[in-house]
Amino acid sequence: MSQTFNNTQPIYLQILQRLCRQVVRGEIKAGDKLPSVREMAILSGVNPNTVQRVYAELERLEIAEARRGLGSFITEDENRLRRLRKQLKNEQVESFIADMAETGFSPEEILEGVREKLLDNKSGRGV
Amino acid sequence: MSQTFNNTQPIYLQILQRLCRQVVRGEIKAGDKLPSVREMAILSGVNPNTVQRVYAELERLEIAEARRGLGSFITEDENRLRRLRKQLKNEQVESFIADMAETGFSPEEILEGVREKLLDNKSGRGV
Amino acid sequence: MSQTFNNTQPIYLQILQRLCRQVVRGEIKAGDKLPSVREMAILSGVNPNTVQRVYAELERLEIAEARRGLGSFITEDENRLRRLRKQLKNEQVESFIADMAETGFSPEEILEGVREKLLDNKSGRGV
Amino acid sequence: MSQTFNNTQPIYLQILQRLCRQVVRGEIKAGDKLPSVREMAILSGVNPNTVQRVYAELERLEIAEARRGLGSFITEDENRLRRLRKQLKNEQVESFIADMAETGFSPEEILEGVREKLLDNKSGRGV
DNA sequence: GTGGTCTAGACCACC
DNA sequence: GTGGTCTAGACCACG
Repeated sequence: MSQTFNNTQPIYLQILQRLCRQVVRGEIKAGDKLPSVREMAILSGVNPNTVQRVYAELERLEIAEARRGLGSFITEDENRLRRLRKQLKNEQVESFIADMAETGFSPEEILEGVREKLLDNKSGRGV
Repeated sequence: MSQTFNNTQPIYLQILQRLCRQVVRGEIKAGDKLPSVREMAILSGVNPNTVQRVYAELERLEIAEARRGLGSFITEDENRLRRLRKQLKNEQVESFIADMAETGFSPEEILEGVREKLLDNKSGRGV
Repeated sequence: MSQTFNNTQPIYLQILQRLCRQVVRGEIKAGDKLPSVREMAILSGVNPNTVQRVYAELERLEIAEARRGLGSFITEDENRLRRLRKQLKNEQVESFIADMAETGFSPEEILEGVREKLLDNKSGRGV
Repeated sequence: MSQTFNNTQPIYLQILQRLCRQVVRGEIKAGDKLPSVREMAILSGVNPNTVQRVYAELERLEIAEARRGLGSFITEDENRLRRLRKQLKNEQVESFIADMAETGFSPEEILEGVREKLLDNKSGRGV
């Protein structure tokens, strides 16, 4: 199942983000084995070097660790994964609010805009 | 005053965004003349080619227009600028919510996260 | 002038270490431009990708920063470079002492061993 | 009790080093029998192949010898073990000083750095 | 010209 | 089999 990637962001970052999100959503759990570099390369329709880079980055972020000859594994430290969730939430909210403020929207406008859009989505699904 | 730019996004996009925001915030008004390409290049500490690209993009977005021999001017169509404001707001909110949902946060968590961060900022400034 | 590298450590780490040491020794100064990736690749007799990796690591360590279209530059923050010097000193001393202690040498033996070897070197040169 | 190993150095070298140190510290004595390859593999939480390699290396260094049907034994030559101690000390001190000099530290700085760190450790333990 | 990303294919040590 | 490093060569956007 080869994947499609958008062109504005490096592929390795897109795969990294996808994996982080799967971890945060609980689809990948503490201690889980990741597909081998070569497997993941085929799954993603990408060169093994690119996957290698992703896994190295995951290790640097202390989200995964490589065990030689065995494979790459999500850290067993569940606290680390909980921190990752908070961290991603915080980063995304922070950068969104900074952007909105930069563009000249007041805190009230920001909050209201988010609330409206969430309601839209809900009713959109409901109907 | 030469500026600093981050490396993850093209400089021309950063300048473009800055100009859009100045327009939306009302710092630059309908009909205003923009600095010449050369002036803006010096102001921003950037290559004239880069500014040229920004102005071309502003024109494509119908936010500014070049008048031969006179320079570049923000459109006089105030409705266009009001639409720009709504459009930027909508785009930013939409992509933020999509990202948060993708990462596995519930609508409640999203709204609450935004509310908290806005309060943080307010009290932070207050102190 | 192509270089020789030892086999026990990755080439990119050897180049990284060499550059760090040149910075610490003051042979490369704050704000200096590094050779371009391609130049350095030729200088070092190594593939450009390998140099790229070194420069990326230098950036992650906040020792250098890349400016698009211009080249890579040592940070202008001299404090950062002073901290680098202390950091390298500390790391090397710490890991040495930990190793020696692990091998069963007493603090007195360690200090004495270092002193003797330093005197040896000095008289060795003097003679 | 399975062990943890770092990833930067081969596991077999880490085990080898650990055994050398136990010998030098006198925890393992001349003539002592080493655990069988299988026992050691289980003790260390490691593949028997890896232990095999360690024992072969110990034999090459004339620190241990395999006796067919009986197992592996530390050499009974106590002089050999004393020489091993000196050799390890010498190697470690030498490479440390060479590294520090390479990084641009003067002999005085090196000695002082070691002295300080040793005092730190002592007071650290004392508190 | 510059840095950055990606592919294809190779080799290595380790388990 | 695994992860990790390296080369050769390509392409891209940016300045």
